[in-house]
Amino acid sequence: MPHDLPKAYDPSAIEDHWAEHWVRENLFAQPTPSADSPAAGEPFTILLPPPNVTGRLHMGHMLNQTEMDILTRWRRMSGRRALWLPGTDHAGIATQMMVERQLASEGTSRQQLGREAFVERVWEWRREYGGAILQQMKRLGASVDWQREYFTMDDRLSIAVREAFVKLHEQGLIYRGAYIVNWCPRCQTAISDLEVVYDEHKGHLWEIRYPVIDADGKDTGEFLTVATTRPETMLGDVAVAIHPEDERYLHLHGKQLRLPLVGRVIPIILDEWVSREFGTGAVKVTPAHDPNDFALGQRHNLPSINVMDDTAHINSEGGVYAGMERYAARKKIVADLDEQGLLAGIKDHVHNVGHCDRCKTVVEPRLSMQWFVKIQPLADKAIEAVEKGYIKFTPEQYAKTYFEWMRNIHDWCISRQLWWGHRIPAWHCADCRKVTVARQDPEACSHCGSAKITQETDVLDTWFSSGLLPVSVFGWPNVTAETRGDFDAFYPTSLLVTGFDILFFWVARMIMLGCWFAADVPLPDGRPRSLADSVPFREVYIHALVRDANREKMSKTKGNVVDPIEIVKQYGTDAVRFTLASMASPGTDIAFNVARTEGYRAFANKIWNAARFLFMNVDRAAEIGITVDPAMLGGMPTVAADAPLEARWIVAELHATAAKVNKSLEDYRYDDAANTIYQFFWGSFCDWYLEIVKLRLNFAAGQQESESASQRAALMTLVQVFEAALRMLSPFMPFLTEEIWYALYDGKPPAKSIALTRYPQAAEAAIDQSPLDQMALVQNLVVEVRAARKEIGVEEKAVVPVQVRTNETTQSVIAANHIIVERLARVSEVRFVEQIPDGMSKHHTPAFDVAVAYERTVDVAAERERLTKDIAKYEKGLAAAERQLGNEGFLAKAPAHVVEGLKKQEAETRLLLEKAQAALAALPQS
RNA sequence: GGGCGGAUAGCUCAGCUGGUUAGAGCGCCUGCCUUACAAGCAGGAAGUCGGGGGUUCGAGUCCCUCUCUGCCCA
Repeated sequence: MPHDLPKAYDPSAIEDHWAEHWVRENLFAQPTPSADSPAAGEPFTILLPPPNVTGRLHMGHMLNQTEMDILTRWRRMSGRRALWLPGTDHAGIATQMMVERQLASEGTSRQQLGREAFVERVWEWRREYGGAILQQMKRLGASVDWQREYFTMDDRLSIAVREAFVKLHEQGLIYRGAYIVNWCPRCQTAISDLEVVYDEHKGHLWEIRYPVIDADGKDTGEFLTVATTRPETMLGDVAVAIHPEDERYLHLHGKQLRLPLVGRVIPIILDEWVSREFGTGAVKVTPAHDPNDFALGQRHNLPSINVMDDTAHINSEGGVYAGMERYAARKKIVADLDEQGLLAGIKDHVHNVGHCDRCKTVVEPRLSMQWFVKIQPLADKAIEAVEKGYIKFTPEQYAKTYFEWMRNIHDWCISRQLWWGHRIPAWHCADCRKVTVARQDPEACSHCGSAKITQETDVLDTWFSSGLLPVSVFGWPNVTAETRGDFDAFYPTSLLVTGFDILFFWVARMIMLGCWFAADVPLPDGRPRSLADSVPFREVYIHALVRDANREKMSKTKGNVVDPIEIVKQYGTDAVRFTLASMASPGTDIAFNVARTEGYRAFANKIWNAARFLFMNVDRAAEIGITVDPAMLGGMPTVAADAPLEARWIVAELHATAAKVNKSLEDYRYDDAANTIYQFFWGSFCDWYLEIVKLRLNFAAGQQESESASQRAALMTLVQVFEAALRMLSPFMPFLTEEIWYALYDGKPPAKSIALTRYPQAAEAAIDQSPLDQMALVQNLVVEVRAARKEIGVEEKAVVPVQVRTNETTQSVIAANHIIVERLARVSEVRFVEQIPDGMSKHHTPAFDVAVAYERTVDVAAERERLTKDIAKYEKGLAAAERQLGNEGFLAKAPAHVVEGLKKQEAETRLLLEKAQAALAALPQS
């Protein structure tokens, strides 16, 4: 028997082995249903929000994956056809940057390599390093279908991207236009609003005097002073705006200004957008370099003058400043203005500056030609899907955030000036200048037939492809009678689990694109697909952020990043998973504290040792021919009506626990589920049941038949309950439970993994109240005796008699279970008495009074203190109860069970109070 | 500036549609190496539920207000 487990649990000794085993055996593969193997069971489909292919696993990932894994394992064990799809996205900017850095270290560049060779180089990089984060997932035991791993640049998924683009174009929802975009001068590409991160920055507010001129173009000698945080952009100013009702400037309405340093004549325009309080109340307008100014320019039909190139150097529009880097230009311009007496002031000013999410370069708003998706029609559907409840958010409040964003959505800039990504399937004609968008690479312009066409060099935003994943991973757009098995079986997916920080990145885009494109795929029976069935997922679970132990956000700059892999090495995967699960209360951030993980490692060790105890007994039993039939395991244990109390109790507890855990998981209450299991395993099973069952397991040769029968029954219940509890814990602690489960079956288990067995389901009838009540009574007695022993200083090892005063019913329960009390409280005899003599230290409970008989003088002072405290507590409780019971409104309006409950409590408290008072009075004076 | 949260034991957090005297883990104090486990066992101390007001027979829970604090968006 391989039952000789080491004394302490060492996760590192077993985890690698099982992680590899699960992958190698393809345990979690979910095949495409076919005529031969039709779909069985209701599907549970979940898509991994794709991490960047360049990524490394962080705590956020681990939380996200732990939650998904718990749910997926639980659903799978509950009979659902579970499919969890893993994959990565190609992360346009991040990956390109990574490879460019590599090239730079080799003394070359992508420009030297050329586009084709560069892209090939990125693929090489991806083949070599791109699997890192998925390798980490494998190590952590994520129960995904590795055969279905996706990558957004795969041919299959690229076809979907192309189809989506062409279709949107055909529907008139894609356009190209000159718009102000967030431009990263380092990455040399436009980035989306969401890729810009704002940092508070100490800057200045420069006040510049713009000369007012008259109708003849002559200086009037007056100045209009504008305030700006970015003086260098003045080279591109086309107007100055003031509030139409600003009394300071009423006389300037209709006047013109001469732009300093440049000499251009620009108008003063009136716009209510201008804040009179900010700066001087006059704002320079540079449509090509500021989003607000761009909007102003549109409203007032102003030209846009771009004064910078794509590397943020001043271009030829900037006259003498041409060629200067933006900050160098700023310095020079400020100096020049000062010299000319046009600098009215410099004030310190704190403002938010946008940085590129990837490289942290300060973003330059820039006017450029980009591709956009006209998003409103897609957003409308996406809003409806959530409004009508076709997609449910947990926690619900996130639906509000979603609506807020969706209802104020801007057209989506989908072009990126990168080489790594899905190249936009549009061709520009050199002859007619028109654009051809096509599913197949065209030979000629579709408008004029010219062969002089060249493909657009921009690629699509990465999220254009990741947003399509829910449809594309199941084969869309290739959904024909022959190929639609996956789509029919798994779409819509059941759930998306993700962090709120990417609510807009993935959740919103998947909903928009999913609703839009899936609508065209008829249902399996040929009926058109409604919006309800077009959604990419039925539910969204948003989890919180993992912070450090001090609730600080983890960040590389702060240096407080906790590497999950490091923690896993120290404490084991199971302990880290359990930590995350037990703190994953919906809507609350997790302050990750290793002290907690240490506690759950102890929990794992506890279970490990419970297993050792079990095996020790199984082995001893086997020596005298008592064995446990493995066929009796795997279900929910039941117990004979005449079985000992602890057996009936632990079985009822197990059923109650299973009911609670299932309910909690149903509600995404990972914390409740984890804590319930913890409490069962440690608080009930180990602390009480194991200690009691030791009384029943006394395997010695030459026993009576009846004796060995009861021992066999006790052993059976012990093993059955433990085995079921292991299955219950398995989604939370897959490694530990797998190891012990295999050992339990002597290495010959009925399935390839505990993860493929059935999850414990409660039988209503098995949650029998009577053993629960009786056991609670016995437990109370044990606890009171233990406390009383401590108070009067009985040595730990001493075995002493106790006196109990109680009613007949309680007495019979205690009498029937006296050996439990004797064993657990080190009692030699439970003696029932009419009255406990004065002079003994008595403990009172509503059900019984108890005193420990011990030749030790009672510590009168300590006893008086204890009783005084008790009395105060009872008096307070009694007063509260009486106040309520004396209230007619309460008696008249409160529900009967509340009133009854309070009356009973009042009576009990009164009794306890009287007893305590009597005991206090009986104490010797002094 | 707009929006959304949070404030409960020393720490981190539960507390469902208001209902009996507010819970857990960790930490802390005391005593135990009791033959599964010292990563353990047993016992114990510890909270006027951020302040104020209101609704109600009854408020940690609902409403108003103030203070502090976090996040998202502009």
